[in-house]
Amino acid sequence: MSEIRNTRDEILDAAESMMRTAGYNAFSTRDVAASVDIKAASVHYHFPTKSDIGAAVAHRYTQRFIDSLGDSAAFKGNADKAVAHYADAFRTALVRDGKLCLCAVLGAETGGLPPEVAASARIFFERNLEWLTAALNEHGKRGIPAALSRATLVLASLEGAMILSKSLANQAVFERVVRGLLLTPGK
Amino acid sequence: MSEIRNTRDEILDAAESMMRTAGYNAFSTRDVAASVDIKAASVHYHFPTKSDIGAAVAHRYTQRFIDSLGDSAAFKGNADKAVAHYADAFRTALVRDGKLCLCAVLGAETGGLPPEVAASARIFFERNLEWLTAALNEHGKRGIPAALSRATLVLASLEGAMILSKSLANQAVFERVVRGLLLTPGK
DNA sequence: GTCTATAATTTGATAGAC
DNA sequence: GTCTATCAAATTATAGAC
Repeated sequence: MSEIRNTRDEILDAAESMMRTAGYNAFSTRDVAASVDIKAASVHYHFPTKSDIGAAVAHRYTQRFIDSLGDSAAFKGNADKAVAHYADAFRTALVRDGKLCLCAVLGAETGGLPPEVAASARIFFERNLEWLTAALNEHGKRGIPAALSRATLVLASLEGAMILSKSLANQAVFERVVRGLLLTPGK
Repeated sequence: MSEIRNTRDEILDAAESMMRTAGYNAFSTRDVAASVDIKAASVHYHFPTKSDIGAAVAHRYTQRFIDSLGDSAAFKGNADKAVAHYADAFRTALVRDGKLCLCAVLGAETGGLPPEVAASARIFFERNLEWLTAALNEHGKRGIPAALSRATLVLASLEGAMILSKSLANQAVFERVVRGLLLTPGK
């Protein structure tokens, strides 16, 4: 059932893959078209400009990522479990897809992005810090400032870990960072 | 004295600034030429190809960065001091230059770089892990595996912190990560 | 919704004069 | 070492037929 082809989604899939591999400025609308097996003009029918594609990819990515985390309230009272669960989401992105976090790439390119695309990456970070802070804030036991501090360290470490791991072509580097995070939980 | 202009260095300065702001794929040899106030053909006299510029920029950046750290042996026995000193080098890059670490950007773009440029970024990470591991390895007290684990966490955190800080346009984010690192020293 | 055709610009790079 | 001139290719995007 439903083998109806959704060109719009296929465009986003192809663009996301290329952005996470090489960055926003390393792919062209023609590359996307070739990957989807249509012509560049057809891509522009679905997304008038390239930055529309970039912003749509980032928006979808953020939605999916936050959704995959589930309810942050489920971890209240167990900060280690929250961090381990959160790290799993990054590991999946790195290992299953073999690619970086989209927003690690966009964040690194910030100064060279169309404003809407840069803004979409910023929103990813904001929403992730919100989720993590909520998950780590053990109902007053820890306190919001400490939870935010810990959340920022966790997010920064994992984004950096993906970059190191990819650059060095060594997944063990990612795992070392996760282990380090869990062994030093800011207790 | 010595107001002799060194075009080669000016090209590297301009390219480094652009790469750290927007990435390798976001600048052209003409952009560099305009910044140095020469023509694009003259840029190609000094560096035959664009990837030659990229690799030279990364090589010079790594050399300078490692040099600025000084002797890692100076910190043996004081891991916290080593991390604080190391974080200072990143803070300088972020605050004084207002830019990301070159290799955070290149690492994020890995899949879209000419092989020599990607290799240069990899070398930056390797040499930084070596320096940090040496500085953190308190002559057997900690042990190489633990020092390497801690070193990887420190490097990943700081690279990620720069990206978050830049994307969110908020230096406090960087400082939160540094504070978090120092408060949870994996003791 | 997808195509052909094309416009307008930018890109990395070279040849050869000065 | 720097320039002018130029090239071939690639880029984002549009007009208009089907």
